[in-house]
Amino acid sequence: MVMEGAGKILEKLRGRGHRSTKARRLILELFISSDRPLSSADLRKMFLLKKMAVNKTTVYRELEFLAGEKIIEEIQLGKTRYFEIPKKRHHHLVCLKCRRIECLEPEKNLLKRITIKNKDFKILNYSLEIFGLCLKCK
Amino acid sequence: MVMEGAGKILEKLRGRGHRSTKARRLILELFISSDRPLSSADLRKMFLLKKMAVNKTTVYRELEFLAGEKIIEEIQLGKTRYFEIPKKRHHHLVCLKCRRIECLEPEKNLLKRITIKNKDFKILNYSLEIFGLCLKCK
DNA sequence: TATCTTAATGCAACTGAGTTGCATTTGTCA
DNA sequence: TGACAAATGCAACTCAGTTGCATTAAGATA
Repeated sequence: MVMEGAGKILEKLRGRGHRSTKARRLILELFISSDRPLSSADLRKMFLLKKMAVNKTTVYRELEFLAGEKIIEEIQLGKTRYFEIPKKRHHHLVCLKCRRIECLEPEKNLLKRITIKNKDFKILNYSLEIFGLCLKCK
Repeated sequence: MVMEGAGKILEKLRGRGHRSTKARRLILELFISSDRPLSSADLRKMFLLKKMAVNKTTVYRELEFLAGEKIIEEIQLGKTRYFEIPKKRHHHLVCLKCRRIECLEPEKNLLKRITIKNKDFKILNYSLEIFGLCLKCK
């Protein structure tokens, strides 16, 4: 899967009348270089580590903004809200001990089988999340 | 599926040193007569409608307690935490407009297929949730 | 490159779900 | 009927996320 760079995304946003700001660039870079979903708390921790001051309101607003622009998408894993760059529909393994999240190949025929069984419900989205113990924790 | 009555459940809890209280009986009855998962807000609304005063701390503690005793189990649907009486493993359809939840037949071979692909991860639990529009809302 | 417009930011104060400590009440059993 | 602990209610708290508003700064335009 070829990943779109931060530059390309910023250019696209520019075209829609949005600006390339420090916070926006930082957050985009973090999402692009991460192989797993990130929560607002993850982002804030990373900023703290890099000693970069980004206000929490800005983080929340930027997540909201990027999700609205379809640059990232929101997923709920247990009680925590995460975001990630949309890839092919896929699922997540969540380790209940160390909280590590791993992305998982999609289940190809899943949705089709469900659609057939539920003609009356228009499916817009679905999520398959698997909880357990990872190799290190089990 | 034969549903266990509130009496049977209370008896079981009695055996473990717990009491049959007004709040406990009320909450159990609500779960038993509901065909869909309930959130703490749902319970509190129902109490308000029936003009029955149950403190919010009591509701939260009772949910925690019943979940700990495996009488109900917790599920996360979008941003809201729900609880339901455990049935055969199943899934949920959530209408994004009216927020109505419907229970769904289990996907039989789902877990088995995933297990084979991920030998390194010990699966303890999983959830498949489907979001969209119900018959009325679409 | 100075100016202007408005997108983006930072701050403080707020909301709403859920939690905690503690004093009081109440179910159950001897 | 007491005694004991489980359960309750209340107030005060935590924590994620939101809002209003004044300030800053991208970046387009002159």
